[in-house]
Amino acid sequence: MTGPKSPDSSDEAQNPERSAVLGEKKIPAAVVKRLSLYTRALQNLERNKVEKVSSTALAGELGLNSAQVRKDLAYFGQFGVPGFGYHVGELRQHLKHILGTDREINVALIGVGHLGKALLSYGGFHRQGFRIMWAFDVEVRESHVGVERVPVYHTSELDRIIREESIELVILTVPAEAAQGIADRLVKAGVSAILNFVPTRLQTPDHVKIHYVDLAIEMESLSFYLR
Amino acid sequence: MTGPKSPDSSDEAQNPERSAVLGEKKIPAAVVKRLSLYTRALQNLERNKVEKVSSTALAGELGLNSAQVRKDLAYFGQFGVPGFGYHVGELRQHLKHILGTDREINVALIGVGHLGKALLSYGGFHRQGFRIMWAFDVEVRESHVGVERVPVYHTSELDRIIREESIELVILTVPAEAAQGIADRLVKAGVSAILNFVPTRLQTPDHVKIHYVDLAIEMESLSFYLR
DNA sequence: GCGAGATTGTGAAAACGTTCACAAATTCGC
DNA sequence: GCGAATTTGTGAACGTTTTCACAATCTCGC
Ligand SMILES: NC(=O)c1ccc[n+]([C@@H]2O[C@H](COP(=O)([O-])OP(=O)(O)OC[C@H]3O[C@@H](n4cnc5c(N)ncnc54)[C@H](O)[C@@H]3O)[C@@H](O)[C@H]2O)c1
Ligand SMILES: NC(=O)c1ccc[n+]([C@@H]2O[C@H](COP(=O)([O-])OP(=O)(O)OC[C@H]3O[C@@H](n4cnc5c(N)ncnc54)[C@H](O)[C@@H]3O)[C@@H](O)[C@H]2O)c1
Repeated sequence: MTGPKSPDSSDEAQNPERSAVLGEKKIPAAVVKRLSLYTRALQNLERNKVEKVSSTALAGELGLNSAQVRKDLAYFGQFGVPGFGYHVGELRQHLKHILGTDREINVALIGVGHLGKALLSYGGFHRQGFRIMWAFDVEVRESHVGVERVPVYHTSELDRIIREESIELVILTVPAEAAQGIADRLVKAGVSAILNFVPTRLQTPDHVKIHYVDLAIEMESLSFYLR
Repeated sequence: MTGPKSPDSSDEAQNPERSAVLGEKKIPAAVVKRLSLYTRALQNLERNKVEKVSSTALAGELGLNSAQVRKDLAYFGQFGVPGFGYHVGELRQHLKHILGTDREINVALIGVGHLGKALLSYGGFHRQGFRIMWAFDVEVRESHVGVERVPVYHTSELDRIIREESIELVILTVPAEAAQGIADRLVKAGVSAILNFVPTRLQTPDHVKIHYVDLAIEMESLSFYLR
């Protein structure tokens, strides 16, 4: 299969979670996830009228190391004040800007089944700036119409609406057989991020970012730890 | 807060995902997750009547490096045949045994709301050996009774039933405010693994394994990659 | 049965991520 | 205002995970 000079050259070795580029620096995926954790912790602090926080306190809240908090933030700038810590509100604004959640993001959900409906009914995403305003299914049933005020469209309209409404992010909750086909259409229509609940590894161009929520794997790996 | 000799000694630095011990070797959490991926890929191969697979083929399927596949498996024994590869069915059985999914595992779900109902209605877990046969809620409503044949009990019965039915794993889909309180009760009743959908870091003893499914964070970090 | 070809299992190297440790900067009580 | 106390930002050390590379092993067609 491969020449003797280059054993295993067919391995593409592209690990699911890789790092992003911002300006010149590479940002590890783990850092981005923690940024999001920090944002939430800061939100809680703000709600409790706490105005300053140290890296040690923030780390403690989340079970992390304080140096890690400082290093993570240092990827993006200098937000702290030596001898004081971080201004809660200010840091939170910075992080929201870095994450891009200081603007509204148009989101569509595809596959209005059990899981899809649960996600549509969840208000939490809206509060974070995600406008999940379009839902699609192959079958527009009675029980679908206007799930929690989100209109359900037939998938034949998918491509048009994605383009017209500049939908950037899609939540995918269709049956496994349909996933790759839908993904191909999404990519063509210009979607560049997918939150995929379907246990299928999707083939997409590099510029499309996919996060997998794989509940079966979470369950199985928990099983491993049951002694 | 800390003595000058030991700066940052209050940092507990316990990273959410740490490794498990099996026998003498430490198994990284990432390895366990991949084991689960391998199992699924093998299942697909078996369905397609494929009887042998090489580490390169398996890796290719999942976008991984072939050496990683071999190293992962090598934690647990020697399952391959040089010059041939792995016997699909045999390897799958080995992995199921390692993961502990070759037996039935009793699972309860707590919080029969939007998300909880979606999970209860999902047949996929059952097929993997997870018996999600008990559901709990503070309110046993009409719409609950017998969601997909799973009886819904009042949370007052939680502790008793967990003990009586030897429930080891719990799926948690309650509101954030209730999460820690429920977690404490679960731990007392003997639960040792929790799949937590609630965006709250749970405080539990070390022997309790928690996996977090944090959809808000998945969405936020996807947002980061939108250019 | 034999030998070319395939593929494993695994040390060693490379890449990556986390933690330590401390100089520099700032705060804040007096 | 001053100085002790605090806390940041960051190089360097450390630890972990991934990838490379290849000897050892087995297959399978002839
Ligand atoms: N429900 C869960 O708890 C759960 C758990 C883990 C994984 N999943 C995964 O999530 C996905 C959805 O699960 P579910 O339980 O909601 O299934 P479901 O069958 O209830 O819903 C799937 C929906 O997708 C629609 N659909 C089918 N083909 C389509 C297409 N080509 N385009 C658009 N819509 C299409 C169906 O009409 C249906 O409404 C599945 O891939 C499943 O494996 C679900
Ligand atoms: N639905 C989603 O798509 C979604 C997305 C991300 C996160 N979550 C998280 O999942 C959790 C559940 O979300 P949901 O949308 O299903 O909420 P929900 O309000 O629909 O359901 C919560 C259920 O928990 C029950 N409950 C309340 N207190 C309880 C207690 N002490 N013990 C047992 N049951 C109790 C309620 O009666 C209700 O049935 C929340 O923490 C939410 O943040 C949900």
